[in-house]
Amino acid sequence: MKIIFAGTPLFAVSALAALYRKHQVAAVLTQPDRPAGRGMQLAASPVKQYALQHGLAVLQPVTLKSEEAQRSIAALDADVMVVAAYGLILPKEVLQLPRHGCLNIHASLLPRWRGAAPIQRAILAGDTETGITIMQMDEGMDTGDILLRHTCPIKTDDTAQTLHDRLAEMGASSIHEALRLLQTGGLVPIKQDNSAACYAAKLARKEAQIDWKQDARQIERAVRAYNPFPVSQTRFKDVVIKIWQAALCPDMCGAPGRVLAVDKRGITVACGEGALRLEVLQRPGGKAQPAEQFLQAMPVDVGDGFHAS
RNA sequence: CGCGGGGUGGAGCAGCUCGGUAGCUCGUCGGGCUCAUAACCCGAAGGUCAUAGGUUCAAAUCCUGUCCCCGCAA
Repeated sequence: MKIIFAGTPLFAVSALAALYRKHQVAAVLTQPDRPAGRGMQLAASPVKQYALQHGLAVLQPVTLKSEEAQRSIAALDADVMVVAAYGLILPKEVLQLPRHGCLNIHASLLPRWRGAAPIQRAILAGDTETGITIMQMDEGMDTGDILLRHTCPIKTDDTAQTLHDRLAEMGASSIHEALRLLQTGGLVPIKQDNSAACYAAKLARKEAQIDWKQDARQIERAVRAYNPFPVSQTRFKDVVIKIWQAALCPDMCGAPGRVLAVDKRGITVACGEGALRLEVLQRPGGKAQPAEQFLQAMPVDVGDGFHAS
């Protein structure tokens, strides 16, 4: 099939790679290069980098609402457009351009977790399973008809990183399967149950601030949901400490934020309910390191306090 | 040129302001204690102080260039 691919972050790259092997990718849409990272240099999106490495045509319109952008998409005369975490609104005109419309790869079991950060929100909410949904895009935000769904368990030690990696693979195989079914007419659209919908708001940096008054179980989920971005953080002796990994210690308790125990395995901190053992931490200017090494650089004693920043 | 921190035995850090003997914690190796140990005691090995120049009688330390790592901000 002749495909247009639209995507931006790493999540979309595995899908593009899978399609590239079996189909004709007429062009790749991705967000314009933006100043990013240290030094604010213009940076190409992961999808753009992949496309360039494989000699695919790249389009980076600022918006798809312009006639100019729509003309260039129309000129490609594609059978279908595959969209994965693209980040731009697709107006009705664009949705209708490809013969089979636009299919979206979404990293949740729709209608649950429509929106920008489905992977992280699922972990944060304590969901025990999530998955990939392939849907026929319409004008709403992840409201289109469901074409295909595959579920995936969320393990108790899954971080946004590990779950992302698994879902990216699953997304790639799912879209591949969906296109095969599309060609044989085997796809049956199913309307979403809007009453079961919920939204996965984009992650804000400030939510990563640990509130020690919360239940340890909630904080532990947050640590996993915010790893590797934006990373849960707290304040200790006037410096910001990032927490990359922590384990529940349900049998311990104390004043929220108070250090209850310190040993090679970690720093145990009391929460509103239960306690959390901080196992991998990072201080400003340094790399993430296991508690044992962290403690050599920054001594922590029982009774010390961690605070919200 | 967005702002800032950093690169010191295998790991994590101190020393740099005020140049002058390479220091700490951990690990490793050897020995001891112990029923035993990730605990404790004694001893040892291991570093061109990221890199290239410069200043100096003398540079980890001061100056300049380069490479790499990290935080903030986007």
